[in-house]
Amino acid sequence: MSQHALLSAGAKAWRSIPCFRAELRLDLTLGCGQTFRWRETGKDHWTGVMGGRVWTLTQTEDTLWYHVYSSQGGPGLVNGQKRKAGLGPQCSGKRLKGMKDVKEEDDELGLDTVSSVQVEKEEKLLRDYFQLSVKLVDLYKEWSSADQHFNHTGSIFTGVRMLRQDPVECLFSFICSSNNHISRIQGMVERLCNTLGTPLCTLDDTHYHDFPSIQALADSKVEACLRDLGFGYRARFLQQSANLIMSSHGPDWLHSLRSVPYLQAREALRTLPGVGLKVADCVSLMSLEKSEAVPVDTHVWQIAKRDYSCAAGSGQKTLTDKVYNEIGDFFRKLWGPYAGWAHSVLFCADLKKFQNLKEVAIKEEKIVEVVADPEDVSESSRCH
DNA sequence: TGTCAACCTGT
DNA sequence: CAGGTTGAC
Repeated sequence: MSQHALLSAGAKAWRSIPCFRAELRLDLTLGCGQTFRWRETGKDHWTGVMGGRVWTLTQTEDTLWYHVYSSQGGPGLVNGQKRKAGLGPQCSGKRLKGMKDVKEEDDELGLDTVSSVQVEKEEKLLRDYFQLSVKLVDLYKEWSSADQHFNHTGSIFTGVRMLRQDPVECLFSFICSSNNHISRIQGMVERLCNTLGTPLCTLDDTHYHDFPSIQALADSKVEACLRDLGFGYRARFLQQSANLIMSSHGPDWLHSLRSVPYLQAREALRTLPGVGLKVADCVSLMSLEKSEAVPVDTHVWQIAKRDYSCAAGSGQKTLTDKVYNEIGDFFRKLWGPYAGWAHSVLFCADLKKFQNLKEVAIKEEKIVEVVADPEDVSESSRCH
């Protein structure tokens, strides 16, 4: 039985990319709700599916480490000639069977020889996924000089960067997000992949599958199938959106929206059932390279009012399209063309699961307070 | 334009 | 109620 890779164990082949922690924090970036596919499989080790492969990632102060698992079909069987995931019996909510012919990997001792072109391909895949060419530290500096509140929060929540995700995975994951919370979305996306996605490999009894194709999602049986899996009313949105894309645009349509201006792409997405402004902005920002897109949910609305005294819609009960756009414009004016990136830092900082980071920061501040001049506290906490 | 209920399911 | 969307006043 193959196991999840651990850097300290040294049993598997690891490769690395120079990358400072300030440029990328895996725990925050993979756990802030922009992707639902990564799990912590060891201390600070994250395993997930990306680019049709299964990866485990971890990091040290100045290095990003990664291990890519060989899939059953070998590296040749990525995008394109995937096995069709059946819609048949396994759609009744039961565990996908037929996994017993899974071949054991034999890369335990690094026996798998990987060509240098393959290595370069995988490294490029990872660099593109994390958009490492975008200098996050420089962006933090710009946002901090324009915004005092960001200066404070950003000094604690460093390394939160936008992923460049696959548009298909991003769209259908966020259609699931409506009226829902992160942990349940994670479970739903996992069931979606296990049921309709191509199997990739098995690690410690966990089956990893690729995200389903639009074709698979467009099948008319999918709605009933997903309702059985607990998707509720979102089941119909998923199938209908997939069907609409296939019947009136084609499988490459989503991807093609990368070369279209932000607002145009957002409007195109909004024609899909289950896709409103918020979901369209998530997909635009997280998979279509629209760094200025600012997804406004009830949470971000609170942040705008509470931390920025943003007047937009302050006297209203519901988040109308008008107010939605005003809040987005407010943040774009404040933060500039990468406003969506900045927004995710504050969003991350507001998540319940990361509140402990603030407590640590407060304790460290108090230590500074005792050591340094007690009268100069307010300044010392700001200039960091 | 703005407001409201309904939509599924789990905590 | 939960990181929303839709359809109807």
